[in-house]
Amino acid sequence: MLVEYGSSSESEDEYDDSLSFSFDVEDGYKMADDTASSAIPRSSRNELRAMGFSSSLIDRAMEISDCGSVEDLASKILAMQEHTSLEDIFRGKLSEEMITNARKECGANAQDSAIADYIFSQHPDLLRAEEASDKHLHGRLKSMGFSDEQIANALGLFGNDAKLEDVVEHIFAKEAAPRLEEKPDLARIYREWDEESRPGSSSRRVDTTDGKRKREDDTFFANFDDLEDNFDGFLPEQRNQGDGMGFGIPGQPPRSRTLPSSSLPPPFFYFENVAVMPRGSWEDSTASSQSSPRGYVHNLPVKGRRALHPGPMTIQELVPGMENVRPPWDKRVKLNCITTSSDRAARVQASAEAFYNDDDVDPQVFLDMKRANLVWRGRGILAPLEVQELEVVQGFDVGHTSSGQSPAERIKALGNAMQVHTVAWHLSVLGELFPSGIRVLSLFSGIGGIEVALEKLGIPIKFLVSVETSADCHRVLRSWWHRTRQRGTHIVLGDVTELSRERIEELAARAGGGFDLVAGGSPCNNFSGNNRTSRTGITGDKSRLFFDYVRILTTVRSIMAKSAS
DNA sequence: TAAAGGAGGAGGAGGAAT
DNA sequence: ATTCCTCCTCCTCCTTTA
Repeated sequence: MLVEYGSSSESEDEYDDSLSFSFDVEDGYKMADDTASSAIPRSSRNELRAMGFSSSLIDRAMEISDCGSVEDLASKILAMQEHTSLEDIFRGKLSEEMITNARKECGANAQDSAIADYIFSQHPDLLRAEEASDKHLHGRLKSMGFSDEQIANALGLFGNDAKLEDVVEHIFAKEAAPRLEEKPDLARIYREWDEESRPGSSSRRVDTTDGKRKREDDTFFANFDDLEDNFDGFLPEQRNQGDGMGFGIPGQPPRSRTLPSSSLPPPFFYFENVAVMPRGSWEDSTASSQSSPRGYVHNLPVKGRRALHPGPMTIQELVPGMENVRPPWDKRVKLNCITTSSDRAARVQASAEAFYNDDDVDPQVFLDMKRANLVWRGRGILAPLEVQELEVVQGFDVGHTSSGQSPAERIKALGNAMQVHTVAWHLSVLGELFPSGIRVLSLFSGIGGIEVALEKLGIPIKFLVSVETSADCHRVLRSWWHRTRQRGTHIVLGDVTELSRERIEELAARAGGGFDLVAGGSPCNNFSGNNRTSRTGITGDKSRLFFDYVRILTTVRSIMAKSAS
């Protein structure tokens, strides 16, 4: 069952705090096991799961209420969710009554984060108490015989208001774990990377399913020094015909893919934008049911990658019921690219439905139908994808964007988002390098593809700056931060153009001298083939923000180089 | 006032043929 | 190296509706 998003606004918050991932040391985050203890009928359970509730929540709801209807259980879970996150945040610091009052003051539909802000504004003493508890905690740990370094690491990860048991458990677990490098040997990483990445080196080729060896196409190289002046440094590969592709500029010679040594020093960077990859590379390197051309430029190691528990890889897996009702002429396996709005081709819905009982379909109608990603909901019934399905396709939890303003806004944000499994595949190498937590500068964050990928990989986020202009996305990011019980520091800023050198220096200092990863994808508006009115390229009013990405990355690098010498 | 609806192709990528 | 051919695009803006 899929919950419909009509004009009713009450349903907007339903999915907010549904955690459907559990932590697993070996595999990172993976879907909670559906088959565990199920006292309610499987159909009801599936219905609740489809509404975005996690198995653990369903189990807990079952424990406190006897086998009721699905509606009863859903309202029970919603009531439980209302109380979990705020209670956790203010655990032991405020009475339940005070939290209830704050909730009343903010109105029935207020987000938890808004209520939390309200509480902090009403109780400035809570912040002072946090500092006191920090000192208190530090003292107690010290008296237990832990070293300053151990305590600092643990508190940096868990935050100042952590429970003593959690911190102690963490320190012991760390001692028991195999010895990992506390500080990554970046010099070695970069040296190896340099050796591996020389043009023509066989180590940069990957095996494909057809047994041939070919270039590893999901790693594009760029000369960032040149890019500050010439965008055509982005040319990812020379085609047979001599044309550029992806970021190529027709009529201009292709540029080298080799990353110069000047791009190797810290921090790691990760850049994403639209580009067309060679046939087959998408299927080889990503885990998604959509087919979407994207290019990635980065200086990350490529050895030792691991994949997240994959989401749906095909339309059939995403919309299981469709297989039984689709007409024989619709043989789609992958969705088309997820775009930012309901497409004009959605208007071909009726035309396409008219072909349902025919042996064949008008190619143009089918093309528009594919473009709109219409799926069969019943015999002869077509419909666009639900918001929740788009969230799943992009690799987010169901309900991830539920704090967005409206369904249309959520669709737009999801269309702009990175595909989480793909990003996670690239970023997975960071887990081993930063076991005690990573410091991330996320530019053009949107709904947090980078952030969510790191979280799902189980990489602790020590210090995170998300830069994003949309207030809607701010709410989504903050909701995610609270929902996933993050312990690090999260700073949300508004505009990359206002991120001055002074501000970056200040943030880097707060992060402890710099960032480990600078990541993001600058706007594609002026590149997109869908844009008919302002497809003006790198100098366009939106896409020119790419230069701010380069500026900020260069600034972070110079700050870190200075502090290293 | 905010959200939804609706109208609007050029042009690049990438085959495959000569 | 050139030409032909097929496929498909992280979209913008104006109007209508609630």
